Amino acid sequence: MEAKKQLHSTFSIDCVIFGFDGERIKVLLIERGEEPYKNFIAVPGDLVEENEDLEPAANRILKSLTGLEDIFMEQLYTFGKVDRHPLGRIITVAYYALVNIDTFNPKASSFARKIDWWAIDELPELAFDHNAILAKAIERLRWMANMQPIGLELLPEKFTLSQLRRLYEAILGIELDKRNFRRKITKMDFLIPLDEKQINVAHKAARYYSFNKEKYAQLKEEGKAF
Amino acid sequence: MEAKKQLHSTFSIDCVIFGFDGERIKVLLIERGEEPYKNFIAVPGDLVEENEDLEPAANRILKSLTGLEDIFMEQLYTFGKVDRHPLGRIITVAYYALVNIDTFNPKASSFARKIDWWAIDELPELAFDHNAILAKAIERLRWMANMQPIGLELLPEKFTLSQLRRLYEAILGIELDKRNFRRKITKMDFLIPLDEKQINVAHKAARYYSFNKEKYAQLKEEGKAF
DNA sequence: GCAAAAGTGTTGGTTGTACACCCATGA
DNA sequence: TCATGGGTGTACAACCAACACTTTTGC
Repeated sequence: MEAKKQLHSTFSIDCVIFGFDGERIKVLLIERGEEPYKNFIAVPGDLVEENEDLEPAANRILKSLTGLEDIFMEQLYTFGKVDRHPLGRIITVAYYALVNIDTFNPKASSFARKIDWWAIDELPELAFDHNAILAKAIERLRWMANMQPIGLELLPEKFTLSQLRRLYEAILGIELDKRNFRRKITKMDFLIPLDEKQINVAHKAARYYSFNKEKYAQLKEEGKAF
Repeated sequence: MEAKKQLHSTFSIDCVIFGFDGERIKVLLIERGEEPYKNFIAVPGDLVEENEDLEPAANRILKSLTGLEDIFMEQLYTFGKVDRHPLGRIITVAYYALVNIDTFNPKASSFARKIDWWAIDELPELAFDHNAILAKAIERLRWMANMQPIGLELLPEKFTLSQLRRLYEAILGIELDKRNFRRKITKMDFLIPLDEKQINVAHKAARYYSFNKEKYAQLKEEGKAF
């Protein structure tokens, strides 16, 4: 088979893109417009070009779907089972990215017929081994949230402490005590309280915060937080 | 060039094998017998065969050098810079393994002229991007030691608490308080004190311990320890 | 008897956790 | 005035870090 020959021993990138809608962690998935797995939902990905490094390939995919650049993205894991792709031996290097869900509208692209946000606890059956890829990505996200500050990439510029708490709760899948959370997170000193409050809310208006990016980056380096 | 064509767009495994000699963390490196980088020191690795999954490939390499099977091994990271290999586009999936240094003698193999243990703080300049691979592996090892029990794979069946402490010190690159270490590690409950002590030592004989493997595995799952 | 490593407790500070009420706002 | 989520303090337990001396053994 021609396609089979051409695809023999090559590799692709898959890109798990996480967002947070204020309540749940979501992931951006496409509906495949082509065989194999036509019409299946899948993690967006593409073959890596001959002269393309891996990170740029991952960024290319991210940009083609979201228009976003310079986004947090990190290598996740490489999946290489011999039979994972029906057209030949294709190993895939999975990346994951964190994006602010409000800053763009996903757009279909060459390899995607439809594109949508899916809550990570209501995933359909996916193409290829993509359920395994997503499981690994979610596990990594949880791990990260335990070890480092998280949120800069997932929240808007200004956010309330409750939003941040709900983010942690959504990632970790547990409830957090409001008072203890506030104490802990404010003591870590990477939040800047703003002189600005919510308006038009039917309750006491919450203060907005933003991230101190230097401090945030520094804590991320060190690991250990949370 | 024929070789270039044949190697176009394929992938390899590299296998960082850590051991502990009682004092320092060491890593098993080969001297390459072939071009490219002939005579350079390198992390052992090989191309992945057409019908070979990644883990089996990593195990094959480990076994050919050490004779060992069923050893702790985990995927580390995938390195895929376009120009990382002079003969073509070869991305490499790095694994790392932990072995007990006393249970075997490394043996040269098809791809290795010489093979030796190197202390991780006295590494030479390595072939390809292998210094970066090792740096990542050491970083991962440190991270692991902070989050999980470690040692089962690196120590002999029976060991003293001082040996275990020196292992942690070697990995983390810091000194640990003897009393606090004992308290902490024994409270975690994955050690079994044996009715056996050192003999022929010019000081008070230390008790031997062994690992409770179920408990150890369970704590490893959970993460969080240490 | 001396050198070398084993083994052992206490204290003070810090951190984590559980828990309940009043406040500001829009409807 | 009611419903909603914002904001606040305390007490107890667990954990962490610092620290020095006695014991056993071979030489």
